[in-house]
Amino acid sequence: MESRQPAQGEHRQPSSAEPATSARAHRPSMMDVARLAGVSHQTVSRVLNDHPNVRQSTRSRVLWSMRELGYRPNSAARTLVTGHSRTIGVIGLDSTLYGPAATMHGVDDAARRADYRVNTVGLASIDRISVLEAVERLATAGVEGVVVIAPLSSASEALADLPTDIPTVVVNAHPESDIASVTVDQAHGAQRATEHLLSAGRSTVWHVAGPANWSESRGRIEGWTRALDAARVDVPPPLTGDWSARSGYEAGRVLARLPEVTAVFAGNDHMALGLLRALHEFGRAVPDEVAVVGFDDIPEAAYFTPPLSTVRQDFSEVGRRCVRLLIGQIETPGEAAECSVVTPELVVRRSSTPSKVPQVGRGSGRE
Amino acid sequence: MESRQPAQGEHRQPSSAEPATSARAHRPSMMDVARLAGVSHQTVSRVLNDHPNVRQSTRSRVLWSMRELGYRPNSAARTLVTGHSRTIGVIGLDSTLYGPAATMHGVDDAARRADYRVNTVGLASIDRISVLEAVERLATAGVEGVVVIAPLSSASEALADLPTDIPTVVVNAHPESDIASVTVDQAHGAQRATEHLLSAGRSTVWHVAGPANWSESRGRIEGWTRALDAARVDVPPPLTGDWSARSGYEAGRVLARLPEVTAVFAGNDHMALGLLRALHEFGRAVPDEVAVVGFDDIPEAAYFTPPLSTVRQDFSEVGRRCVRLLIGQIETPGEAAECSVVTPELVVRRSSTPSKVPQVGRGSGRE
DNA sequence: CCAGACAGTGTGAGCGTTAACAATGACGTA
DNA sequence: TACGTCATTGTTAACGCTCACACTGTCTGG
Repeated sequence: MESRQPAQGEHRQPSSAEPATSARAHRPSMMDVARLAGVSHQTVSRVLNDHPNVRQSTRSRVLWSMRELGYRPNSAARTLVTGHSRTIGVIGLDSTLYGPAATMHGVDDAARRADYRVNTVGLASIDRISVLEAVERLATAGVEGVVVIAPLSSASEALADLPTDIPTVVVNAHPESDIASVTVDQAHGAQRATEHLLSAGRSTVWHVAGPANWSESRGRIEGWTRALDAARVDVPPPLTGDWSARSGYEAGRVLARLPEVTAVFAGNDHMALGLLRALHEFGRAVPDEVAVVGFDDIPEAAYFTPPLSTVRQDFSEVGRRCVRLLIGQIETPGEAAECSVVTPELVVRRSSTPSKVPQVGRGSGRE
Repeated sequence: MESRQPAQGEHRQPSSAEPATSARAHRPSMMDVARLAGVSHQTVSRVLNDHPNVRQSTRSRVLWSMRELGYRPNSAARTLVTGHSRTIGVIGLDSTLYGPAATMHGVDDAARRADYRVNTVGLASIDRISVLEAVERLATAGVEGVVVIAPLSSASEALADLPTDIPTVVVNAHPESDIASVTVDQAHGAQRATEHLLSAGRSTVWHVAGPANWSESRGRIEGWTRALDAARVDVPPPLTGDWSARSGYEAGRVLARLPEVTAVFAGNDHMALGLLRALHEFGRAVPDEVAVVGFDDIPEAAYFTPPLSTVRQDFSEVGRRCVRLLIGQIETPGEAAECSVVTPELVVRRSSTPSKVPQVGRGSGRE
């Protein structure tokens, strides 16, 4: 309501109704609003916090004064007196991996909806010292809870001996830890992917794993092994990458030379991309000669050459659940640490289905 | 220093030196530290802020008390009294595009180094109302400045009539606006890319542009046009995508059918990926028949099929400069709005260089 | 031997807000 | 008429910190 043209150009300060008190350079406070509206500051506070028992006429007078002065509540003062900052911290790995970024967005969005602010700290490295530092930073900043989006294989213990009284939710924490967490059932996804590769009659499935200190990697290795065991086929030694296309490419250069390799389950889509590249260079046809499945379902996966079969994780959902759990902990402390599990889903595309008609974009379910 | 085992399990509260005052459930305040150290709260404050004129012995006694009590300064109180929150806000587009995410990390990192906190707000959509809302949110949260990482073609005007007194830096703002900004010289990069494609003797270069409301798109179109004009060749009508691989694929399906298309400059690497896919499906060989160059140099670009020539932007640098400019504005207000320009760099790979030996990974300069 | 400088420390006020309680007035009921 | 009740408003005291200042003492130089 109230459409005022910005005709005044430079000045949008009070400019009127200023009874020549003093040269206030400060931002208007509750007091200023109260004075202009002819009420006490407490009444202004009541209007601000939607208390009942404020007469309608008073309320609108106060609201008018607020707009007139361009009043904005001072969150520091509010935080100080209430003891609540309505801010959550997010610790993310400072990389540009798709998963963490997408999760981050889910967190951000959910927090906004719940009227919480988000304070981010990127992690330079993943050792426990960095994690502790990051938590300390956030604690000092006054956050009421922390979401950790980082591989915490080695670092989840760091959280254990944290001198921390603040609620924490960890993404893909190790199952054994007793921290609240939201986890994607990596093993399940990996098992489905592996079964899918086996079902086409391949003798066994090789694996390019993620870094050993990521719990995601471990879960995927577990599911892959489980599927191979169930099918009573050999478990080849997994190669290890670092999630990058580059590392996938290097693993691919090794695998491409081995004629017995006919199916590869890559730890994520980026490594799968590198893998495809290497196989292509060595003249190993995908999917006819070698079938490939990735993990994540990044938006580009459907446009790889060939389009990549993969396991889709709903990262936004993960982020949303983190916030839900965290706010639960914040608002009802002492509750037991919950764990929420998200189930990923196999998406089949060309890289694992030999000899069919082109079908790019099919099965992505995103458009 | 001081390695104390967490042997006490649950309690890491004061636990000692508490002269039976009262059952304090609160976090320790400066007063508590002062009492324990036998000094005034002001001395504690001085220690905290590294004031000179505190005797060494006193200082260490205070520091000891802080550790003993697990004291953490209350940033809300500090902000309230100093008027400085040491927090900057970041408005990002809520997508998972590589560029914005990478820039975000640069900002985060630089802010941390400068001892500023970072408050993020993701944008659901890019209309001016969303932007205004986001700024309002951040202002209420008490940030001292804002970095806007979002396409502000339509929204940069939104910032213009903002009732905002807080410093702002916009990434890739339109040159004509008078807001402080850090921009990548899109036109320069695009021109280099186009010239490179022309130098191989292609008759002209087609372009798959990004969304019209992104200033990045406009800059790239401009550079592309400029290069074609300089070479006195026809300027084909640009196709428009939305940065996604999918949209690049669709544009590719159109271009692949036109036999006169022998060189394409894609607005970003993701669209280039879709484009490669489409060309491949239509049997148009890259680079021999059609040469392709992208923009961004995402980490995966070197592993496309074929490896993608592209224009590298240093997103981290952009983020860092944003913070530098912003903090400059914050700490010395009234300064003129600076604009910083980052020059991108052409990275040549196989997709634009016909008939050479395989050279994946070469020219990426990142390992 | 005392003024002045200065290192080191304490005291009081106030930042902008909310919570607790007190005060006012209008209304109905006994 | 008097009294409790309720809606509406004001008053005061925190919250934890920094700033400006006042206060000690110790040392220097005249």
